[in-house]
Amino acid sequence: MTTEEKILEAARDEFMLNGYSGCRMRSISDKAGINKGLLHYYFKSKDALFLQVFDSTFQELMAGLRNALAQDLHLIEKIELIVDLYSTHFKKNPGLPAFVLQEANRDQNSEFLNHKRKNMSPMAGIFHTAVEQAKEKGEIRADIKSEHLFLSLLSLMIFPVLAKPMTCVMMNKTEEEHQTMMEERRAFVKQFIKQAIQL
Amino acid sequence: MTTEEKILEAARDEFMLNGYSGCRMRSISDKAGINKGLLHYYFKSKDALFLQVFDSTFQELMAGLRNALAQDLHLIEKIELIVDLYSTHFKKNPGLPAFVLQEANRDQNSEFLNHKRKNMSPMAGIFHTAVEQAKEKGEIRADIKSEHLFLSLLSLMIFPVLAKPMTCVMMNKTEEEHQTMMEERRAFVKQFIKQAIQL
DNA sequence: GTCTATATCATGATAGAC
DNA sequence: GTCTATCATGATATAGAC
Repeated sequence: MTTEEKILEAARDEFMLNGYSGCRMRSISDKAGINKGLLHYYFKSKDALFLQVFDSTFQELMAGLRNALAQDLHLIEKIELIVDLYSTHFKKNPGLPAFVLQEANRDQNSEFLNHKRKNMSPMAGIFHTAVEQAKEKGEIRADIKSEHLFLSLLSLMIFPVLAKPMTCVMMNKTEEEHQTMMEERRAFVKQFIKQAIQL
Repeated sequence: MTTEEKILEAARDEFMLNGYSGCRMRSISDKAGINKGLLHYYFKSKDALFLQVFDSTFQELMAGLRNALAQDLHLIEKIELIVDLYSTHFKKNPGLPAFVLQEANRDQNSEFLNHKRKNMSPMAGIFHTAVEQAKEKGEIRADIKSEHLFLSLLSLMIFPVLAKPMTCVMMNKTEEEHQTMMEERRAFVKQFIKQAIQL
């Protein structure tokens, strides 16, 4: 494992845990087991390091979605694929969605996000096509708007991960109970959406 | 308007915009139109000021939910009430959910959240009772788990507000188009949930 | 209560020895 | 490439005049 990789891994951990402003270069170098000065040898500034971490994490979050949508499947199957995909992905990386959304809200990153428009905009279009096809085949109700369905799918899967601390408090759950609920949730969301869009 | 109120309002704005670590005492005093030193006269530290702001914002987010659940209404009506409530609330305060969730994820605030367990835990219970009653009356499907339904309701309403920047990029929307979508969403979510839980 | 001035400290970044 | 030492800055917090 090269030093650069060690830095990137440590930086990812720390940025995900504390966000850009809450993260210290010192804690990154400590976690990477190297000297603080070396960070600036590999990455000229905190900003540069952060941007690389954020970019790769963002891509990671989108890649799965992109891939699932590209499959030649029926709409319901695509949805189920996405549910399974994010379910397992977030189990491994619970802090990922909070990190991306939190930092996406930072003014400083809005330019970066706008730069990604060309990469991301096709996705909603692909999903829309799949929805329209399903409507024509009579698989789902005709009054379902694709953009709302798409957004709902993401909401149902991502929000509970995002809001884990609040959820635990509101529902009086321990860490383990929350994990059990998340396991169940996979089946629930599939059933919930199917029921909502079926004729 | 007293100085203390001016400080609290400015602090709320700045904390909501930049989070705890990203917010500077200087920017708070500037926005409040007072001297930096005065902040420490009214609130002994940044931490103390933040905690007060976070607490009131958290209460605000929960109060509506609490109130809606306490009404003597059918389950579907309660759900519609919550949808309308959050829809209008978030239109006025778009940064509110991101702020609360982001800061709820901070380690430092976990103790605070745990302290709120007694206040919050009844809510899920009240919702659960309403769900069970609706099942007995045959208003909804018997296999709907109340905790998942509750979490789904929150997800569908809160996530799109939370993820506005990402949503705009992914769906290639302008600020105005996003707002239009959010207006539509109120009706969509009501219909979506009703369809999902009905017999 | 409100301000100015300052203490104290932590951070990101750089210079330079090895 | 890696480290030590240090700078420059900006932050919270305090002391004290008015």
